[in-house]
Amino acid sequence: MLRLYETRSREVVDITGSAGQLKMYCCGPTVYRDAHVGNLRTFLLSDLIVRAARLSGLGVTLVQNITDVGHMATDLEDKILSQSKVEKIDPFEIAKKYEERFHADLARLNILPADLYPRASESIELMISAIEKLVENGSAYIGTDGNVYFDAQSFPTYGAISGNRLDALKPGYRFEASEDGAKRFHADWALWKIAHDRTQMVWQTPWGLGFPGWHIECSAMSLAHLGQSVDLHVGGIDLRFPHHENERAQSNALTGLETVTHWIHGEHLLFEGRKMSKSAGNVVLVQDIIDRDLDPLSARFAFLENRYRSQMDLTWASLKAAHSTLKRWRSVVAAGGTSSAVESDAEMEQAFFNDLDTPKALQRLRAIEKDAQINPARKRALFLFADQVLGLDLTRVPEAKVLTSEQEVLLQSRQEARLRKDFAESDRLRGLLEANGLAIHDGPEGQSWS
RNA sequence: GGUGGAAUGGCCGAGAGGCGAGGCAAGGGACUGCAAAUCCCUCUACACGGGUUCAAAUCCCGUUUCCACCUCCA
Repeated sequence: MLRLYETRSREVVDITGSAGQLKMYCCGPTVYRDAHVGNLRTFLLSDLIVRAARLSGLGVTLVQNITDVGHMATDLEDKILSQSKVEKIDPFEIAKKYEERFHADLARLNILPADLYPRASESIELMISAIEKLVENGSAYIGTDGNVYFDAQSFPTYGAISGNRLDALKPGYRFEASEDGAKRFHADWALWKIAHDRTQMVWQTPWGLGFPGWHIECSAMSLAHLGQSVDLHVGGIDLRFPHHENERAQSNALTGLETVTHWIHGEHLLFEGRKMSKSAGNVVLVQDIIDRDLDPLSARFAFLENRYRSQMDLTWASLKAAHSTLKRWRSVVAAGGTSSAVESDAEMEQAFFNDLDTPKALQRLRAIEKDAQINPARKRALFLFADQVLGLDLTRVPEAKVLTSEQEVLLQSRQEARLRKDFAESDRLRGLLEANGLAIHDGPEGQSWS
């Protein structure tokens, strides 16, 4: 049985689902720019949970939202609208563009698609009716500025996920000036904001023309698509507060139930010692990895070498190491034939189920790789078993490179030089070929390249 | 100030009371005309101070340092 660390109870708990089914929600991207590999680490977490849960025999339904409206950078400045100004194209085009690129990046990291990707902009009615219900039942109110706010103090267990207490939250910290005084309490948050001068991405509601707050979208979409009971809610550690705390308050106030059974959070990725962020200037995109001639799955491999709930420091050195191990393992798998037979391994299975102990599973694979007692076909079957969860595409056979005519000429001349034992010329040509992107190997049967 | 974590060799990183994970880098060797690749070998650590124990990197107390969150964040 799969076991995971649960944030609210701070314990490793059994993941049982109900009636053999697991309902999962993973907070998705705000589509105003490319996802960097740090963002993708979180989506990899949900992918690992899905894969491990399926291995444990559960059926999984995964819903991941696309935030294409309502995510404020500062008050009244929507991230997508500001990017739309930068790129000088329609905000919905911005959202569409980056949503497509998000899906492409997921595919490059072998992250299985969710069952449903609801868009915030297409869920406005769900949010409006959720907000109406919250106002009706006294969980929300209309502030003096016309915005609708959630009343944090009306929700008794606020803070259960993050450990923050309402009375300990620093009042006034990064307080938005325009909201000053409009809210009853500093920790209240906006469910719906009045448009004022804003003309794009606004909707008509009972409270006037406006747009939704960020937190309400996940409550509205998860309740609509997964129902009143969600087994697992996954996201990055930074969403623990305030996003998930607020979401829990909203959802529970709507359903009268503990809507989400387990909250699961992935830790942050650091790059060369610092949190990956635009302001630190250390953002790495999947494309950057590809541009350095590394397999994008090297990033996946590097992530798997660390437990999901420890901060990890990614470096180019670790990506290069991952890349070469990946190549070596693919040749181990290829050497084992072409069978798709899978042999399960208790030790690896235990590692996966024990709170996604992927480092241990990789260690076990390294031991299998070295074990002379295991024949190549069995090695292949064991690696294929692991790959169901690891998703490293270990059966991939390297594509044969197509030689340019220039490369063919160089190879031919080198072969002739070698027959003449003209090693100076042979070495010169090797240098040219390497500059040309071909690695040359000389063996007993002559030269080969890759 | 509140909250959640972390500290292991040149570097990255598992391990959670008892035979020194593994990887990368480096050095040596085999192979090679020379390389590359591959294979073999070598190097060996648990932040600090106390305590518990036959036995502590691992448990307890304290200290120091670092990271993250506290209303933009994966």
